[in-house]
Amino acid sequence: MATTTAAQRRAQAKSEFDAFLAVCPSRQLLERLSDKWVGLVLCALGGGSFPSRAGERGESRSMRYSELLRQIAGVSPKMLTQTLRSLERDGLVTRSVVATVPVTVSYELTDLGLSLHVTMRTLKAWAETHVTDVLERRTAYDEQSG
Amino acid sequence: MATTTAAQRRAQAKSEFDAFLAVCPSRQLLERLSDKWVGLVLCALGGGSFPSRAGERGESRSMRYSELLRQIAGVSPKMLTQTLRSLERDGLVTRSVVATVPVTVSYELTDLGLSLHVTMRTLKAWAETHVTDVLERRTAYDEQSG
DNA sequence: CAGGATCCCGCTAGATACTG
DNA sequence: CAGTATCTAGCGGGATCCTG
Repeated sequence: MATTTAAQRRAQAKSEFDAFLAVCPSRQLLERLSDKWVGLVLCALGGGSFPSRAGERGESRSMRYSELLRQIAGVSPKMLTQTLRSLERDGLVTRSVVATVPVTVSYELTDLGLSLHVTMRTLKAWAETHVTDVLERRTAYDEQSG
Repeated sequence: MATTTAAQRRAQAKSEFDAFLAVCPSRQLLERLSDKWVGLVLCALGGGSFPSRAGERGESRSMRYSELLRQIAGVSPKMLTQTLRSLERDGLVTRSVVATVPVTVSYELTDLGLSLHVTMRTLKAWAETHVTDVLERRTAYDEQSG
């Protein structure tokens, strides 16, 4: 074990993973993060639709399944479950079941998920802030070449 | 021009768009940004595979089509063209044609694209940095419930 | 060199119905 | 409430061939 530690440390520091390479695991991870619903789920669990104190303090929010289903408009139960499962598998969210009647299931970001949440929130905010610019550019482009 | 400036400023500041709503244009934009290739193209045009001086200084890099095709391993000509066209249409990149023989085409980030590039680079870096953690969590999850 | 056009397969993701 | 199961249409995206 000690034989690989030094090499691994260096690897971490240098980050020898490169998402530009098709075979690199980080490429696959980036593709998973570039999912239709992943970003929205992470943003929801991070605390509301616009910057909340919780999100900025680096806290997560515990949300019920049905709560997520409501907040993320348009997502089907199937896709929400599928997305949550993959995020749980990757260690980004935790799933807690409380045996009430009927059963209560809640989800929360892990520390790892929280570290990604910041970026996802920024991405969502970028879209909301610059959508007007983009739509303008789009119509200009279409008029000119269409 | 001056007539809409004030209103636009307020809209910008309040950001009345919400990507959690299925009908909101920002939702569609976020979905477009959550594309398999968009992030990588933006990162490539931002300047190299790991943090370069250019990227941090907020500069863009002019790249040829074939250059992009090489750097973003695994992308097909079709998808690269399709991605670049959509980014050009949305005002995130510019396309310049120089009439050499054979023709030379280069792409570059606009200011708008540059502002998004920062976040995309962060996302890519996150994947490269935390991929080991994720893979560990993944095998742990599979062993436990497989 | 930088694509455009076309074919076609596979998987995604929505709709619907059912359950512990 | 919190999912699961099944079916299917649609389209994303790769392969291949062609061009200014």
